[in-house]
Amino acid sequence: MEPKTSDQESVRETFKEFLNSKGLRVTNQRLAIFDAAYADPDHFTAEDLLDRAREIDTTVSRATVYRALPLLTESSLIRQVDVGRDYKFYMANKNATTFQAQVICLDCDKIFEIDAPFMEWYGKTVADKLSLEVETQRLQVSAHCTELKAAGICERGGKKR
Amino acid sequence: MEPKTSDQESVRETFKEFLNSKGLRVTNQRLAIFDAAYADPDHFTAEDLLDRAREIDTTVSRATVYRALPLLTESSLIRQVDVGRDYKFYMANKNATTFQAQVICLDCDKIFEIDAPFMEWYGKTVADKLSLEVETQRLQVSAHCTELKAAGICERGGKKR
DNA sequence: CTCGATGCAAAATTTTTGCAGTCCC
DNA sequence: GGGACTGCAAAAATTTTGCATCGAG
Repeated sequence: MEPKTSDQESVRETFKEFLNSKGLRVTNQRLAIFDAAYADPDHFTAEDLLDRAREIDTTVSRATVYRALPLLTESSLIRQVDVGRDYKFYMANKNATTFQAQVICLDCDKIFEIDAPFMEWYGKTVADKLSLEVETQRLQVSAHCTELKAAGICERGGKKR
Repeated sequence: MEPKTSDQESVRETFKEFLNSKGLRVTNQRLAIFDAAYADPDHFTAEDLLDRAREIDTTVSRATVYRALPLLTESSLIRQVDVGRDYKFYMANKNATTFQAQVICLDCDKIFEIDAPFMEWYGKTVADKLSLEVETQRLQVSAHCTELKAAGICERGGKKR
């Protein structure tokens, strides 16, 4: 588990305010789930999150994790990162100011986030040309990372199912 | 069900050749599944495909559909179109020469395929910059189609779960 | 004939839900 | 104290798999 940052402390307050503003209650379980999500620097699954939240509060159940995930995404504190597996990935939304694309390594199954600022322009173009009101965009590249493999960074046995 | 085209007839031969080349057998069930997939002009799920294949050959089982889908994607006769639902969509790969992106309507859940030729350039750029060997790319735009709704094309109750 | 392919049903996986009891406000 | 929240276990929903049987080559 990563050390808790002071930044995390303030975002935690934001989460509480979000709950209050929605008339929802601030429970220990929801806070444990938030802390677990925000302390993870990587992508994680619902099951990963359950494990980590339980390290903080052993009473957290799977059902509560699944019920908390929509709250965390609605409040933009985490975002869903869907890469076409059978289960969904999530990630704390820490400092993403520009559009993020995903590079998925086909060898080690790792997911890297990269900036793709031109996607903001693309969204506008699509919106204009097709008269659409763009809500979200997804750009994903699946690739073999020969370089990373040579450097020993990419190796089979990463965080995969 | 769409009428069978002469084009479909020749692609069907391609599928048989693919099976032969792999030392796999040409069975009635596999042909029925191919015909059902190729006759569908839209995106379909495994369950849709089972229904349609059974209209051609009532003996087709769900297991066989799931076992045939990887063969059809390997041979590039159909392609998987993953839009982040709990189940997967597929689509016959009829005449896609340029890269196809998906526009997903948030109101009627329809999926539209649009050309995005610049993505080929983008793939090359990513490959060069990050020393990656790009395998596949995905670009998806979720949007409200105000225009289509006004025209009556987009209406709730489309092909959704 | 032989071995790959099939159907069936059970299993596996991920996510959702009903209900009785709990605890936040 | 009341009602939202939780845990548990069962249910849903999609996909995979074991096994006996079938049929393509």
